[in-house]
Amino acid sequence: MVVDATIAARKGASGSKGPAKVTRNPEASRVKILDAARIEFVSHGLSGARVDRIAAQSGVNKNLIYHYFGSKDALYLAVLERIYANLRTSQHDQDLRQLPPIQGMKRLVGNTFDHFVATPDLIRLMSVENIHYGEHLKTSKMVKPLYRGLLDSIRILLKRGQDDGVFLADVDPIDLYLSISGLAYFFLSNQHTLSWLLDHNLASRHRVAKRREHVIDMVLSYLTQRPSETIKTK
Amino acid sequence: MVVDATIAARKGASGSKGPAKVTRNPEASRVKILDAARIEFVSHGLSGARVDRIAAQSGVNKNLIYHYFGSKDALYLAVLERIYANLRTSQHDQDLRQLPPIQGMKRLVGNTFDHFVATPDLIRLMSVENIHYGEHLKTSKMVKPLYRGLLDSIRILLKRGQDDGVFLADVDPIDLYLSISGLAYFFLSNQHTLSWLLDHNLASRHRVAKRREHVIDMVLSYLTQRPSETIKTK
Amino acid sequence: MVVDATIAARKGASGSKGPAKVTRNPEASRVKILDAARIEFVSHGLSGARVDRIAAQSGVNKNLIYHYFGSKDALYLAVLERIYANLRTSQHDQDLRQLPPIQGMKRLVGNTFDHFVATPDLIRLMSVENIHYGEHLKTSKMVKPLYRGLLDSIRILLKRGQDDGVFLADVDPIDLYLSISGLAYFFLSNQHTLSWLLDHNLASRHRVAKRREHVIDMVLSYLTQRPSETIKTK
Amino acid sequence: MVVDATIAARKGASGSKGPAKVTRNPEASRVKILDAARIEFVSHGLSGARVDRIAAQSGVNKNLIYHYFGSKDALYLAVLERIYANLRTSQHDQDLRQLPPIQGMKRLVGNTFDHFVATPDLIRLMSVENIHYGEHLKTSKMVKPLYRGLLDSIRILLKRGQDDGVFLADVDPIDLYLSISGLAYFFLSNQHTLSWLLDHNLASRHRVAKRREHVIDMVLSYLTQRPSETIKTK
DNA sequence: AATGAATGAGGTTTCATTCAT
DNA sequence: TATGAATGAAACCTCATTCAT
Repeated sequence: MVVDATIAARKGASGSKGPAKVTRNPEASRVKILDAARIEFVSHGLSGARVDRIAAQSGVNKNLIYHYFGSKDALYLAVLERIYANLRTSQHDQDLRQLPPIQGMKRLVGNTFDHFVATPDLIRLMSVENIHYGEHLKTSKMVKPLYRGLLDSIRILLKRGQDDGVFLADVDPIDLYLSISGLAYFFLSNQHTLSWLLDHNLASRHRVAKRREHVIDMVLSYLTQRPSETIKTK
Repeated sequence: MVVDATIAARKGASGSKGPAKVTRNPEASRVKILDAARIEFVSHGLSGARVDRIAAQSGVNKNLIYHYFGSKDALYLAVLERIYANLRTSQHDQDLRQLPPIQGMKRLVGNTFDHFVATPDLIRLMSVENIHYGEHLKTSKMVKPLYRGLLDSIRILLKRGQDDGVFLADVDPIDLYLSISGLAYFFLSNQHTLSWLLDHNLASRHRVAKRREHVIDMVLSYLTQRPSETIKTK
Repeated sequence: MVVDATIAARKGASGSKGPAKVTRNPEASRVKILDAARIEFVSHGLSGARVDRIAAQSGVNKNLIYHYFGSKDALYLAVLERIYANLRTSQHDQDLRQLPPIQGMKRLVGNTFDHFVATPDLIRLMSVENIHYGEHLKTSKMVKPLYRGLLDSIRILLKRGQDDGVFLADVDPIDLYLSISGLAYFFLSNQHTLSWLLDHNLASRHRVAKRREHVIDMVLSYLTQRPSETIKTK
Repeated sequence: MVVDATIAARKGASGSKGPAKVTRNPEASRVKILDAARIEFVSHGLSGARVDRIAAQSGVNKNLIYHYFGSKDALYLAVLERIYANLRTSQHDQDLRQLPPIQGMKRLVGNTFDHFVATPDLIRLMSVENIHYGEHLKTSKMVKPLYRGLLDSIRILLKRGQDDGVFLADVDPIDLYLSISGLAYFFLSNQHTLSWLLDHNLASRHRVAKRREHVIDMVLSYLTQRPSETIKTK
């Protein structure tokens, strides 16, 4: 849990002697609620999440949740926006775009994979949100712009690679994005059923590293194929 | 839906038209419950599903659901098993394995994609189940064997293609399976958020057909790449 | 379970080949129901008893219970009457009344104690019925007369002992009956709580035998006391 | 019933007369629930008790019952503990033990009888608990110690009387306790069936007083008998 | 800003009983 | 006589939310 160190300090300094609960710090309370809520929504989905547990886990009074966020659904949206925001802030688009196309694309695929691996909560919330037909996300005003950057990076690297003649000419950047994400996403989002169905522990460090190589390999082999290569047979 | 024809006939003959269509046919009642339950679980997830709605929708008494299935969770598992069973019975493994490797693999990828598209409920239930850590599926005694056939088909086609020298030598069949599924799955499971985020209607018939081509292309380009092709740079 | 042997014979002779369930013998079905019902009411009380369990345990169709007995309450009353009837048929009143008074009274107290010990179901149903204010028993037309015999035996032995000068003159037979029963009843009906509260296993064979001696001793010491003996102090 | 006087006052002062008397006093709410629950469990047993009725009778929201007590069973245990606690706090052990043995024992028997008469709920809950095999009481951590005092009083009085030569030498204090309680208990716990079976109203004030004398007489005649008195015949 | 108390609506499940044959 | 299918009412319990301070 990320708690501002200054807050703890301030509490000690103010000489409070109560049961160490009363924070009297709105921002800290907000963050504590959001952290507990994220864990709850990630663990149980939207319908399965319990406001009581969020209150207990965050250590704040239940009513404060309603005071700050208004409703369970609104709290869920706040959690969703927060985690989507992290998605994009970690992509370092500017650096990527200046790399040689193949290297840049490998880096982009790897980054995407790594971010998914590092943020399992993101994967689960994406699934949860799609179970609910994306209806909460659609009310967000801040998430959508975050996606421009990623698409632009893909387009720029693709164009430069095609201009260099190393990438396939006819590639839909949307399809490419869907593939880059999908190759990592399914492996991670469905790891619980897949590990059991396939008798392989997909969560092991070794298996994840292996998958990363495979995903990069697959995307790059697609991009760098020669047009005539795949025999068009049905 | 398997409904005894004589009953339907009798019902029609008796001219009953009220909502209280007492079936007196246990198998028909079971199926009606399962159908309504599938729709409910698919629409709202496990926690969001309501037994009351399933009873109302299937037209049976609520208690009958408990009489036949024991609990909401057990009913959910029955729905899950039923839809997973359909997944494998539609794959025509024997036919596939005898095709020329490239053609067979294209068919296999296409079949997988088509089955996902034709059965959106399967996609959603897979997501739901993974939100719940796959804990219900793991109690099933009939689902796991269904996966052997698919993996075997992949292994057989792969081997034959490698023996023929048309497929890459070093391919992990598990990774290949994960990619074939993942390339279709993410596109479908997350279409609600993605359509909105990317400003493209991913549900359109045209978009789906386009995606199908892309997925086949990507898998085949990977399998038919020449070993030296992908430049190993980081 | 008491099942008429001729029934089994008849079943075999009639050449029935079903799953050994269909009895086609009303009296046997009644008895099977009554036996299962007794166990159920004894184990769980009236409110806690489940008609489903009685049906399952007796192996008869649930509807047959209603066919024969009409309702759960009526079935309970039938069970109650049956066990009260057993109480009195085992007392051998005529023999008792002819014994020498002291010996006869010892025998009567011992018999009562023994019958309670041998029929724990009776104890429990008595408790259950009193929890329900005896309202079912009061509707019975056959139980009440059974009590005359016991009271008469007490009165006869008492009178003879008083005439002989060995028993206390002023003894209320009702109080005497209440004491004879109560000294055994409490020990048995409350053995679960008492064993735990007193850290003694009151159900052990040895403990029961010891209690039997004590009860006889207490009743007889009361009856054979000399009038002036107990110092009347408050 | 322990009700904060100020609250009763406030309620009265505010002139509220509707059924929605919001208390805003957790302790008062707890007590109201416990009182209503005791009446309900005493009247209908554990299985027959209805949480809805307890809520309605106590005037609190049904959920508050679960908030404070967790479950119907836990509420039942709370009621049980409360009534058992009263049992022992009313015994005045210290005073008893210093009386002359015969006088002290008479007092002890009388006190036990009186407490049972004054607390019919205790008798009924004891029966209910034994119908359920004492399984709830056994989870209590506070009831068991309450029984030491009573047993100790019996042992002390017994010893002093034996040393004085007025009490029988060979008396088991456990059996003595069981008799003292049993002589009163059966008469009270089974008064509904017994009154009807014996055609005597055992609940009448006069009948209860008469029984009290009898019980004391029986216990004392046993304790003060001369060893040779009871002729050992079978 | 923050809290403990309290609530109404509705959740899953249970149960005695009846229907139709 | 006997049965399997089906039901309505109500049971225990949960949950998001609001009240009063």
